[in-house]
Amino acid sequence: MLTKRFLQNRRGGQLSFAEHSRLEAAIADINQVAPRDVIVKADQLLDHSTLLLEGFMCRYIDDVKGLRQLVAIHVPGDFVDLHGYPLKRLDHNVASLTQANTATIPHSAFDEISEELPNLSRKLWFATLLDAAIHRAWLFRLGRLDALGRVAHFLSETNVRLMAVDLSDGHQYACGITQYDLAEICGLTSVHVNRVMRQLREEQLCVFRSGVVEIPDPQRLARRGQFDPSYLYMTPNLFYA
Amino acid sequence: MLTKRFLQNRRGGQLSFAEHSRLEAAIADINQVAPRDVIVKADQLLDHSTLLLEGFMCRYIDDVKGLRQLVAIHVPGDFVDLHGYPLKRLDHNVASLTQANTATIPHSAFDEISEELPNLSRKLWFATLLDAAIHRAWLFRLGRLDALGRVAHFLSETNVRLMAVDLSDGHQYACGITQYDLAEICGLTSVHVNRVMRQLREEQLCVFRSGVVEIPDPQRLARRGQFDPSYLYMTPNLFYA
DNA sequence: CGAACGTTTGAGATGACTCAAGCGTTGTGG
DNA sequence: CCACAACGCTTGAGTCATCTCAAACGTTCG
Repeated sequence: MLTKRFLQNRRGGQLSFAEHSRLEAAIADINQVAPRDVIVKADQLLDHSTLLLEGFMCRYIDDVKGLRQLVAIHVPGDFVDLHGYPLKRLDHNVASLTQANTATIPHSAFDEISEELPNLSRKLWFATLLDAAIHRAWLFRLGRLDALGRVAHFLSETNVRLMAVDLSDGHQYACGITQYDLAEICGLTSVHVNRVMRQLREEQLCVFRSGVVEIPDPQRLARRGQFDPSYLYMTPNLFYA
Repeated sequence: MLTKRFLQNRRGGQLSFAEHSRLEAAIADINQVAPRDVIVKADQLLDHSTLLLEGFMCRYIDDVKGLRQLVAIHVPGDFVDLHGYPLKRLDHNVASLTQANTATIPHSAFDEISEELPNLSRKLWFATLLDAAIHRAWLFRLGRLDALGRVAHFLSETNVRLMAVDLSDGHQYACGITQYDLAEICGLTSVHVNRVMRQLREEQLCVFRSGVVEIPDPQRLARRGQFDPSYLYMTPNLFYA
């Protein structure tokens, strides 16, 4: 089932069988995306949204010099550009990090859903607000944490998000991102991220090698990054404390 | 009309007369809020949302030491906790910055609206996504700009948001926030914000005095903060370039 | 008049950046 | 099958932006 991971293990968001079916039926297209490919540009008019099935994507904003600030990363089960449905055009770009598979759903299907299944409609709204909650956690990370804390917070968040969709066992996951990506996420230089990764390794908080993250003691890493997963609205008692 | 400023001058969001009336009718209560008062706590179960009529409010996340990171500020016409409708509880706190007037709308009214006026429902969704777009701009600000750029970006953003609701003439506005607030918004210390404000003054980019912001040349300030208002989804040709 | 609050300034410490170079791995074309 | 380019990772040395700590000033309000 292609939509299986959408809102999987999210409190107040999980889809009924009928809702899953309706969403599946709305899929117009399945696509493969190459790594580092831009799939939506800012300001572009949109008539469909994209559900990420496999792989990792990101959203980013360019500065004057062409440097990127990542404002979100997306894991399988996420809609990467659902905001484009009410907004009609996005304020940022969407690109793949790794190779990815996506499902395309036309906005007209969402119009129909809002008439037929208002509860599903509300869950789509919920999904976009989950993104907003993650944005806020990222603001906290950038505004209040030092370099090591930022990386620890991000790696903890990603661990929990991947646990929710069965792509992390809680201690290890593969996300195929580079130290350069981490820098663009955490508002640091890649040189400094590298030094931070060494320190995380030395303190046995986390080992990062060719896109694979190993976390011996997730609670300890979370503490170092002041990470509290409640903003992810996971089903109760599943993750962490 | 109490809801006049809600989505005023927003592209794709402006309310019809009928929609304004329906929203007015949904108002259950009008309240006055003292300055620096916390009106919603994180995790608290919510059964209503709050429309800001007058004054300024903020949303913030506490760190372990009790220091705050502001993740949003709100101006008249904003719903300060509409995210709480689909989410049921918030991941952050909501507080007033200045004295404020608010209107309370029970969530049950939104349920009814989603049946009766699906278009208004979509505009409420739109409003929350506007918040998300602002979150992303704040991420860009914290991740990519230096101290002076961050303050310039924030003051430019606030200028445009207040222009949209007729509370700025484009060169001057009153928002009653302190340098300490600015520090919590921009991820800086208040000491450094003070030095930045002096530099902005010396470079004639901006004068900030007892909560009043004066901007002699808004375009120049915007350039310094890499501020591009397109993420605010204003009606065309109204503001800036 | 004193307390509280916001602003201002100085001096010294430090976390992160810049610039620069080198290393290891992977993939590709001759 | 080797050579080389591309990419990501690693490390060092010096610089700079911002922070910390500390003190003082102005205004408002009770």
